[in-house]
Amino acid sequence: MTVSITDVAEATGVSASTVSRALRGRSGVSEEMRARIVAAAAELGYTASRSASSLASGRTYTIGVVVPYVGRWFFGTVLDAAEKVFSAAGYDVLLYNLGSPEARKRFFTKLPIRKRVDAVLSLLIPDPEEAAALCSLGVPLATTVGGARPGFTVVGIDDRGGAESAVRHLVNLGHRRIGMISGASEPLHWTTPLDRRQGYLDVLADAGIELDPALEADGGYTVEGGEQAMTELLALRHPPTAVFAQSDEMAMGALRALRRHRLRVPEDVSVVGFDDHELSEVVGLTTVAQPVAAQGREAARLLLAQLDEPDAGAPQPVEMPIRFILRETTAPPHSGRQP
Amino acid sequence: MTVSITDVAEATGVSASTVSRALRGRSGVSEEMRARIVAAAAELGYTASRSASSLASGRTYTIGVVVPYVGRWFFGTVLDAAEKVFSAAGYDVLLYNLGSPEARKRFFTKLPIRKRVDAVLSLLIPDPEEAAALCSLGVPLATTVGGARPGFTVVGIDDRGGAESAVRHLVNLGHRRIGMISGASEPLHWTTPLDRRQGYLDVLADAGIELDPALEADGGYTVEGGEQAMTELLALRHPPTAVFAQSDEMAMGALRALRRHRLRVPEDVSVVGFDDHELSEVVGLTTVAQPVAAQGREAARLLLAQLDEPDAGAPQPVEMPIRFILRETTAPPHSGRQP
DNA sequence: AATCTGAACGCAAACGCTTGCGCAACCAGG
DNA sequence: CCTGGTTGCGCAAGCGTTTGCGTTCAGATT
Repeated sequence: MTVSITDVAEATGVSASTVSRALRGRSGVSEEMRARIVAAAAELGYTASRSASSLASGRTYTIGVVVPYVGRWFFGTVLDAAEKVFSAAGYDVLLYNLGSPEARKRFFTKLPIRKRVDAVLSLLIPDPEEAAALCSLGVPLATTVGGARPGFTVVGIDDRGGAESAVRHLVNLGHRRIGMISGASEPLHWTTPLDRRQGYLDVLADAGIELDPALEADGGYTVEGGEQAMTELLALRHPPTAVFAQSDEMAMGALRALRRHRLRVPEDVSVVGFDDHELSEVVGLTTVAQPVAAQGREAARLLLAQLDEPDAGAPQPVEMPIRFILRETTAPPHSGRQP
Repeated sequence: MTVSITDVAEATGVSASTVSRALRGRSGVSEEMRARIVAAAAELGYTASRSASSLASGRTYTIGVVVPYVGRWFFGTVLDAAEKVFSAAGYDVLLYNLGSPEARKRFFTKLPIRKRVDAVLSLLIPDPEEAAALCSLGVPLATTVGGARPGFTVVGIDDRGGAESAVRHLVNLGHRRIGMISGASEPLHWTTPLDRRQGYLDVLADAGIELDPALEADGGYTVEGGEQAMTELLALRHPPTAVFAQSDEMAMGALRALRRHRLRVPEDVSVVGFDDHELSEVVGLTTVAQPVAAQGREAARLLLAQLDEPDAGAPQPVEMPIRFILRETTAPPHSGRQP
């Protein structure tokens, strides 16, 4: 019922080998014969079985992409961009969505990806054990988040520097009580929260502002978490006059909390985010933009390059540019009370 | 270098057949032997080659998911939910992101998915030709968007009814000039824009409001498009006092346009959206909620059910519940000018 | 004691493709 | 005319599983 390579071979009156070579553009087939074979294949609606061809050749023409949450804007956007590069190059992408600890554990113990992919792009930061499992696959590895990992091609941004510019902006406006809505590194093992936090600490220290641990609240990198965190900060005896949210999503949660408290932004409280979420412009959020789709594209390209040139070793880490974007959620402290 | 089934067979002192049966839980293997084999497999870090096993068995244990834009919230969320169901059932998911016309064309002509998947979940609406191509794969098909298609299991919502309740809400508030920010059906061939538009028309007719074609603007289902469309509407001689945006993303674009025009929402203009985007609550958008993730889960489940019971024919279409959500972007017309 | 019956396992043939090698046929150079 | 080198194609051996069928053997049945 399903048409195989021998069907088109018989239809053309040649051997299966010749059909295989003709269809994949290999040499050793006359142009005339190739044309006849291509025509016959099209006629019969023939598509080579990937299972069979990858079994025989050892190449799968498939890239594994593992992400923590496809649904979140950042990961979805990276995935979107990377997939386009892969599919344009003739690769399929196998998606692994490892949001829950169970899914994650299942993936790394059973490693269903083994022997199924030619490379993997990981948008989550594996812990050392998981990283070892990935390395054992023996295929090129890349990532777009968190810090450098041995064995991984990494494309990322200067999280620390970005956080610095966000916080410095607040300091420059005259803020002295600056809160931070952060996220734990733990469930995902990524270094982003740590780097961004360091940027915050650096600027405060540099500005001679004493650190108040109470001004740091965990927002879990979600909107709801950001709202919760902002609410906590507002409940302090001396609430901050400005907050740096480590992600735009948390910043939006913070904006919501502020609205609920009938506080005006930026007159009463300034908010600055990080990432330049697609909707940040809509809400006028001041933030630090990172080229999200471009990172996905670049990581995909580097992976493909490694597949083309297996000998050329792993590429150097690439750092994409970031950009501070001033919008409408930041102003000098208590600007609303000034005449 | 890579460990195969014969390696674990030799390690255990049995044949490859027995290893295969043992590892997949088939009968014909004593419990003691099975335990030994499982232990040896774990010891050696053996994972069956999917290529080989699907070549031999004809099953791929892979589901194809085709989406127009992974990066967009709606599709990302559906995909996220569906992937979880698939992977929990032991299936991998092969992702095809068909945003550009070229990618789409490439996909449907070459049909790389053929012989690679056991079922397909399509989040885009194929045109008749494309639908035929998918049907020719001979595997169960499902979709979560647009209308019914022969051969597809569909899970969706009552788009028309949802639009009706959104617009009726505006009418009930006293609005008479109600704009609509819509989207073309064309590039994606989906019926959602048509259905939602019909709901709008129905309510206006029912309320005895004369239709003004100028009040309908195309927003392309994007934030920028929504902003553009709202700007167009505001440029009319008689701008609307309220607008129904066919998606929350377009509604957010509209909100942005209104802010730029220094118009207050809802005092000057009311806005109602559709979908209940994850950030709609943040901006206080009145909207019609649909269970996005639940639709993805349900579609995935129905697909798996068909794989388990191939004889049981295609399931009936399922319609998921929607819910009108009143927030803060709607009010009676000119409510700001009242004392 | 001879026969029958399962259970437990091995054999070997697929599955559909790729690829190294061999073998004609052909052409140019000596 | 004979070499040596191309070019174009077929042969057949894999690639790592699955699975129908055959074999062995212990225990139950007559």
